[in-house]
Amino acid sequence: MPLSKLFCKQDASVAVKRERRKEARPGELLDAALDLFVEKGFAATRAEEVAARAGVSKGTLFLYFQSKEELLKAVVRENISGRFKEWNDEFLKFEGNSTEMLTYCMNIWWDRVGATKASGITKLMMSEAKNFPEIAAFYQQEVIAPGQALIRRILQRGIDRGELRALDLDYAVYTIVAPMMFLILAKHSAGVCVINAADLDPKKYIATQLSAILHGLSTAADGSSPDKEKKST
Amino acid sequence: MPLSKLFCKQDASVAVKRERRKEARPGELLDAALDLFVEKGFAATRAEEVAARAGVSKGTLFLYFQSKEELLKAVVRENISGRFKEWNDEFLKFEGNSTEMLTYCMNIWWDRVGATKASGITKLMMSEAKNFPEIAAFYQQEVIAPGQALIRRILQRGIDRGELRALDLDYAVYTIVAPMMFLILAKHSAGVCVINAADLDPKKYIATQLSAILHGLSTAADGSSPDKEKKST
Amino acid sequence: MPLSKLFCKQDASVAVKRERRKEARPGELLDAALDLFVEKGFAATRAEEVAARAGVSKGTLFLYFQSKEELLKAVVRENISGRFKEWNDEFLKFEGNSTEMLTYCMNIWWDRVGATKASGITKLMMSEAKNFPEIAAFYQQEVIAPGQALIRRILQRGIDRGELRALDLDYAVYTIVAPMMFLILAKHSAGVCVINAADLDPKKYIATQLSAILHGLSTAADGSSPDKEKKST
Amino acid sequence: MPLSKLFCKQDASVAVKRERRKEARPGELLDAALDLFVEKGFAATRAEEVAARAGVSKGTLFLYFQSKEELLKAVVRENISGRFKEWNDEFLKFEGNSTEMLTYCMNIWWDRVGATKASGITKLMMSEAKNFPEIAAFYQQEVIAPGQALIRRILQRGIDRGELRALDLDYAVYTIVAPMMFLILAKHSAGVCVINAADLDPKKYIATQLSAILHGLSTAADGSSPDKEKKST
DNA sequence: CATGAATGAGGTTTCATTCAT
DNA sequence: TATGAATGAAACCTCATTCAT
Repeated sequence: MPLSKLFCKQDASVAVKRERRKEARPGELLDAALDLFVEKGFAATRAEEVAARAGVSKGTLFLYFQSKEELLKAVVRENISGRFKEWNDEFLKFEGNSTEMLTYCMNIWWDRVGATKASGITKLMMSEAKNFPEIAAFYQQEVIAPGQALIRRILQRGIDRGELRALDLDYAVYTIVAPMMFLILAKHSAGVCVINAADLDPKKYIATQLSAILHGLSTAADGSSPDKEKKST
Repeated sequence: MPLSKLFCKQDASVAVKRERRKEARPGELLDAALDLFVEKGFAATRAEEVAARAGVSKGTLFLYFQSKEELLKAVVRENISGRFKEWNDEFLKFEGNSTEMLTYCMNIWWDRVGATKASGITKLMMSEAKNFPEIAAFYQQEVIAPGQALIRRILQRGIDRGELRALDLDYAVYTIVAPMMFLILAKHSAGVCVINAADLDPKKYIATQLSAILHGLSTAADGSSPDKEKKST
Repeated sequence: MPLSKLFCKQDASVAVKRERRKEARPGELLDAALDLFVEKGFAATRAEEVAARAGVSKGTLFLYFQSKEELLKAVVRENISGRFKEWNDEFLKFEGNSTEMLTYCMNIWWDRVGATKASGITKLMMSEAKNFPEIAAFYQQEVIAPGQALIRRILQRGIDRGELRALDLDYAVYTIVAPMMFLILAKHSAGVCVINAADLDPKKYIATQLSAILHGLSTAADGSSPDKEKKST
Repeated sequence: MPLSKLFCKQDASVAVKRERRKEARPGELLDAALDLFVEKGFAATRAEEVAARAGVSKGTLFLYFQSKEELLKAVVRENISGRFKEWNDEFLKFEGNSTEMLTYCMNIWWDRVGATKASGITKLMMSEAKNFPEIAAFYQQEVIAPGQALIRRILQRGIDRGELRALDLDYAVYTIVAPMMFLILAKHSAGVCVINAADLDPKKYIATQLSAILHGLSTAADGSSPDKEKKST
């Protein structure tokens, strides 16, 4: 965890002395900050609360982070570190058909991201992007772009294998992205997406969405070409 | 020094000092508030800014709205709550099949809500719900619940007419809701949903989503029952 | 009631036109102001409340009184107008002994001042004197000084007639003043003088005080000279 | 620009910047608050003024007291509430007769309360009671009630010992309370009680009042029963 | 390194006062 | 004259940030 790079810029030359839990401090603060920023929003979270939850004093927080804004940036950077490379490799090796692949993909994504604290970052970015264009750009570059690229490759693979229809990938990616995004927001913005978020079973939600995405809700599995509808718009 | 000078553009010819327009004020303030709340967030918007954009002074705002929070409630009421009844009536009269209905429904929703300023409220609520539980409850009751009920009725109608598969409505509604929500968020949270929001053609997005939702992305329009996949979860 | 003199200074030359209830307005405002200032204090009373209670609009109040402070001054001036001359004459004619005179005096004072709204002025002055030295001086000159002079004459008369002990009038006046003042404050500052102000019967209070003042609480009506105690200080 | 410079006089030699004196702060703030509240009234005193007089900044005040109102409560507690127990004990031990006791009592009260800054609280409560019912209730319970109870016990003791007439204590207490209250008000509401407050010698005032209360102003120390007057009302 | 007392800019809200009608 | 919509100074209180210890 090379966190030190992120905040210690001016005093890189300082000799390292006592190392009790010094190294752990920034991480604890980032964890606390993520929790609180997601839970209460950035503006509504007081710096002292973050410090308290991390078990340190207010002053210590500002020892590690120049400002509350810098703390937010660090939180985002820390929690979106490129896991995409490993996933990409993993998916490259995957041998099932597209149905299996997308099913595996969405479920594994929920287990590894959606169900974890990291999913709060999405909510956080959505709320604060306007106020922090710099980290929004960073987030787009580090998360959105690789994420969409990954999904495009999966869809392209399906098309190439003749398992998926010929899709305009620029729009088809959102068929996969939108349900995932919505699930995260439902989890973190209780009430404004879903009536009772606690009652929503993520796995069943994913299954339902996959079923629709792959085979449609329609009973017309016969001759009625799916392309017909496009014209009716 | 009246701040109004800084913002009023349309009536630069008038000697704008203490115009008395009791009727028009609330509407102007609500418009200004919607713009700013969506643009900067509720907490980050100062009451004085809202007043200035409406071309009045700080004090005038509090003449019409008891508090900043009450102003937000009024914004929600003004832009969403009152419109469900007419939509409901409209959809009840619709005579086409489910494909036509959902297509009509999503497109008309985009034209009347998604493409308008009112769509910013969704984003707004998502960001501020945690901090203003009272408003969140109000929004859930006035917007989320009626909206989902409307979609459930449309899906149920399709099932009853044999046009849609037998669906678990508790989960199927999100097949419709998620893409709509995502489209709004893409519009208002530039960058954190979509790479380049400006390039996303809403109508084409809706068409793609509808095509997927209704008929699936899969080429397997044959014997492969859509129910099979559920087991693979 | 030559109230006009009090507020109309700059436009005394203006011709008098329509006289509906114009003349009565200032008086109604002063009445309302007295009530509210006494009830809630000067600072806590809003100008609009005064106007509302007088049945006019906020603007009208400022038509008659230059400012809220001027209104207060007018209230005080209006309600302490020299009733002392008539009382003085009345007391000059009184023919009873000192006990009868003081008894009559305190009771009549309660009936004519203490029990009326005018008594609120005392409370008002006490609270606001520091903030309005000008009217405090006015009040002292118009009320305190004549009041004390009156009491001094009554006591002096008693001494001259041999009914009262030889008193140092500079201090003896307060033997009469203090109980009266306390009674008014008990009435207007509920709770901070008396536990339950409503239970205090003014006439019984006055009788008790008079009994003490005139004859003492002590049973030692015998040889123990009242002057003895003075030495023990 | 630290306002403290404007008020701090005693420590001009110290480079007064950010002195840390957690222990001393509350006391300094309470002293400053008492002074200003008494001098200008509660509502008219700005929180920042209190802080400035205590030599700290606005924020520091709210570090120690949740609100301005809470500060007032603390002022009352600090200066009055806690002292009744010791006084009560002291008076229980007193062995003189009622004349001696009341004389001792009123003089000691003046020395310990009346002559000190604490006496300003009485005036303060009188002015603000209506606007802060919670504080008024607190004051009644903590100060008025115990104070009256103490005086009742003293009078009852005198009656039991045959030194005082059979009194209706519900009214007789005010024979003692009223002069004390008046003396305080004379001191703090200069001009509206007494012509020239500076000329009033408290000790002489108390002696005069005691003399009257105990033995009466009347020369009729003979057979004329003090009860006669009651009928003449 | 760590603390937490101290700071003060900044936000919401109130209300005396003005002025166009 | 009378109105009441509009104004904006000022008050309370919060909290990010600093700095003496």
